[in-house]
Amino acid sequence: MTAPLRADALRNRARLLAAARELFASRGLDVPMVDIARHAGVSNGTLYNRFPAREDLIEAVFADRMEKLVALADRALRADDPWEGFASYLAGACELQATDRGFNQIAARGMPQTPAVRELRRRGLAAVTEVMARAQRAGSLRPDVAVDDLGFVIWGVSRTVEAAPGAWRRHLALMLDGFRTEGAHPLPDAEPPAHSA
Amino acid sequence: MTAPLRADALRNRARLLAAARELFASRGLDVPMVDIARHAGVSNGTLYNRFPAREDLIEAVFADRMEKLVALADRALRADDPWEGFASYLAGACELQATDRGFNQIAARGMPQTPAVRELRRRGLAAVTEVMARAQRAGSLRPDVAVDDLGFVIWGVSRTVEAAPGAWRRHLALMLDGFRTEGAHPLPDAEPPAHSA
DNA sequence: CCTCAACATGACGACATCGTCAACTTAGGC
DNA sequence: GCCTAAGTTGACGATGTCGTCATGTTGAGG
Repeated sequence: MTAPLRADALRNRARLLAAARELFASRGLDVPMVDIARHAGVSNGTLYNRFPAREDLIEAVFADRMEKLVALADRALRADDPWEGFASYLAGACELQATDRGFNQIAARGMPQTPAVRELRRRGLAAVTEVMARAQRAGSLRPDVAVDDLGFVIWGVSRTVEAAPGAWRRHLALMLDGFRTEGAHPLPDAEPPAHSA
Repeated sequence: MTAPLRADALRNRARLLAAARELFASRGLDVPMVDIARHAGVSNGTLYNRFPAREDLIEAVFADRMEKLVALADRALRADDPWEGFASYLAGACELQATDRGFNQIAARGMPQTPAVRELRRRGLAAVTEVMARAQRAGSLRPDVAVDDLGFVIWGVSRTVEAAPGAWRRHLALMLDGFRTEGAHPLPDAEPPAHSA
């Protein structure tokens, strides 16, 4: 269906992706489209040719970050200590947030919902679910939390990273202590929410 | 120095404040100035007469919310159980955030820095510091946290409230368990940040 | 080398918000 | 009631972003 791109078009596409990756990271997802185009050395028209909507750019740029997250979860699954695995996954995710302003916004707003993204998300969720189950079986992760509760870590750190970039490790450490079986107090029966990234 | 306002001007000022309070709460701090003016039944010019900058409006609207926070801290200080006092203060603060979108943004971005606000902040900080010290003396609040660490709760819940309005109580409960002495693990030596609201 | 479909360009109109200002209206002292 | 300073109005220019489109350029098959 989709005709293959011409050589120059392909080159420009790559340049645009690189530019977007850079600018999203440094200035956030709301950077003007024209700035991305100019940073890539092309006109805004070309940008709109390749990526009709901002969301298309976002998806293209951050798909590999999501892969990284899935990989992180897989690695966490194979960690010696189940709790260390769990903690290292979260630390890795937060590190990504702290490094890339755009990704941090994604963590808060969620990814654009395309089939490809949905599939990645499914895989990641499955892996993380198992990471948590393992830590729970080991008795270190409190039994009354689930994947959706990780949203609190992700969201929380997302804001912390904006307000005090250096402090997220401390924030995470405090939250992790809240996730431990040791010293856990019953949670309100309120619904944990579905989060999207 | 400042000449007293004329009767109609005073009336319009009140209307503007009421309108701003409403719209900030429902639509956030970035609601267009014109919308506030029209919601108050006056022209944008009048709005700019009374409040030359958006920050002036924000300060006027949210000063009493800060008073409420200080009062909350004072009450927490007199709670029977020190930990309950601490927890109820945070719950109250989060409740305010969950109720008022504008206030929630304030919690994230900080208040405009005027002398009056600074003084309120000083009083609130003093009270909360004592609330925490009391809970620490009682042995329920872990000794290696300080007022600045509350930023993590405020910031975190601020994001949660945006992403999943109903879930903040659970988020808070998890964080509170992280603040308990029971089951506390050493924190990274990283700096806790100065937060502003 | 020629041709044409694919591609790139950048000026443009649409839109939203801001803050200002000259012209008009009105409160309140006399 | 009159006068004037205080207050109000809303149209306006400035700014920033968006997405489009007529026009010009170029890659690549024949």
